[in-house]
Amino acid sequence: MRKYEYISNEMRRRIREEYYSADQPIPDELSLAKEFDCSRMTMKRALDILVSEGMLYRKRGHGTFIIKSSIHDLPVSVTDRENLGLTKLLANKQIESSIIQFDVEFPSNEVAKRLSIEKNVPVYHIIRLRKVEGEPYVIEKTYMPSNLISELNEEVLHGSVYRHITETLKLTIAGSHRKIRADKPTELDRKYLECAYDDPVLEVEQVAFLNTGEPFEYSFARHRYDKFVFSSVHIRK
Amino acid sequence: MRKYEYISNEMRRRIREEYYSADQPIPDELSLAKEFDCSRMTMKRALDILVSEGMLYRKRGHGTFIIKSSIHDLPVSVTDRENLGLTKLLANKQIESSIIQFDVEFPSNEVAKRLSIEKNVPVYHIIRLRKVEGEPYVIEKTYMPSNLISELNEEVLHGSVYRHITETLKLTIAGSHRKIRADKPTELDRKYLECAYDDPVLEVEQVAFLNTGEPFEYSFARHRYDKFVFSSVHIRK
DNA sequence: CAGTGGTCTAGACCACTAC
DNA sequence: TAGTGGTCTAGACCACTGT
Repeated sequence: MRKYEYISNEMRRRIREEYYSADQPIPDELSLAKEFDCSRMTMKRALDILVSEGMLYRKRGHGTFIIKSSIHDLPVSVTDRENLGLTKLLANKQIESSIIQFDVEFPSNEVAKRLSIEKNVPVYHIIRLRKVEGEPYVIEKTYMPSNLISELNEEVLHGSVYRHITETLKLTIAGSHRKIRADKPTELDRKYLECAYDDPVLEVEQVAFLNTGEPFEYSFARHRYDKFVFSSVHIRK
Repeated sequence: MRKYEYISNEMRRRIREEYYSADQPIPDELSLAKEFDCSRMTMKRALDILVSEGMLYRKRGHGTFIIKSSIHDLPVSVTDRENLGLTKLLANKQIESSIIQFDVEFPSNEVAKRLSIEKNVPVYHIIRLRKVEGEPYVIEKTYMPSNLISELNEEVLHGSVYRHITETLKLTIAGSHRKIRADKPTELDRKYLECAYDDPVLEVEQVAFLNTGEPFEYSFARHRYDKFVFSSVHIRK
């Protein structure tokens, strides 16, 4: 494991277990670096992670402090830093995926543009309903280029596409761009999410990339408004 | 200006102006470091920023590449990295703020907890309607501790509270935690946002912190669903 | 003033990729 | 194997804070 990761994990554990008093600054970077037998840069990098998680804040010339409200807050909802797919995110819940549509087609202009592919590259067009503990949770409409994501079949779609990508195809997911908006329910939403005419849906539009920079997924996830909150931590630089 | 910021800006400009071919890796870090007369670490840090913006991706052992779709995408909507307040965000638009409520009160348990203050510390309780180019845009319900954010008055509320905080009070905003959800419109929403019974709203709940780690704002911004999209870039580490 | 974090350097070695 | 990015070091100086 990388040194800065190990140190970061250890410091996170200490803070959660209140090893350090939340009323005082934690030890300064040089002392911690000595304790962990690393350079100050590496110590700094380890603490940077906790700062970006909203667990610590720094005051130049003064010290590094614990953000009290962070200690007992465990992030239960989907965050900004995660990009896992439902299966891993709600690993302890019973998840069911039913396939509403599973086609191969030529991409529209919009889809081709988002996936950075030519219009003659076939794309999978998948619509799935995901249920959590038997309750409808989200409808996902997904486009994936067939040349990149191969061997997709109904068995995979009933389970986890993300696991297929990372474990079977040995690809590495690098990140995504997302847009989040509220919308009125479509007929499809009402039917499958079992929502009323005046129940809003929360839509997450996403383009996800591999570590090669190639977009492998363009998707719209439409969530029941009463079952999904998108969380985000923003730290100004 | 910091060296890595300058370099980062220059590289962003070059990429946008297609100084580098998008089909090839950009020059390696050591060459760029020589060109910019900096160490490789500093060059790396400058490029890190562009990677986190979704403009570049790296392939270890291979090089650093431009994400094509990023070149012409200008971020028009609110992003994850911004925390500015409307006034600065839409600086070229005509923004009008009307005050629906402006009170001082003792905080509820929930508000006291979010702002990390005692229940005997008075908080401002503000409701504003923000209009952009004459059209209703968002209703903001905001709680701010009166001991931290002082000298708040109607004049400030008609303009920019963020400017008041940064310029008049000389405080530094460090970041925020946000939750985004869809909701049905309340009576207040319908009245001021001029939306129908079945028009959803997009709610952004936010706790914003100063660089001292003290929360200074707990707010709910309720947006018309047809006028607001929340954007987010997520890069896996 | 002493002590803190912010930036930057000039190197080193390692892990991975393409050839 | 050569070239790339990823990590890490041991220092340096600077900017800012509180006393």
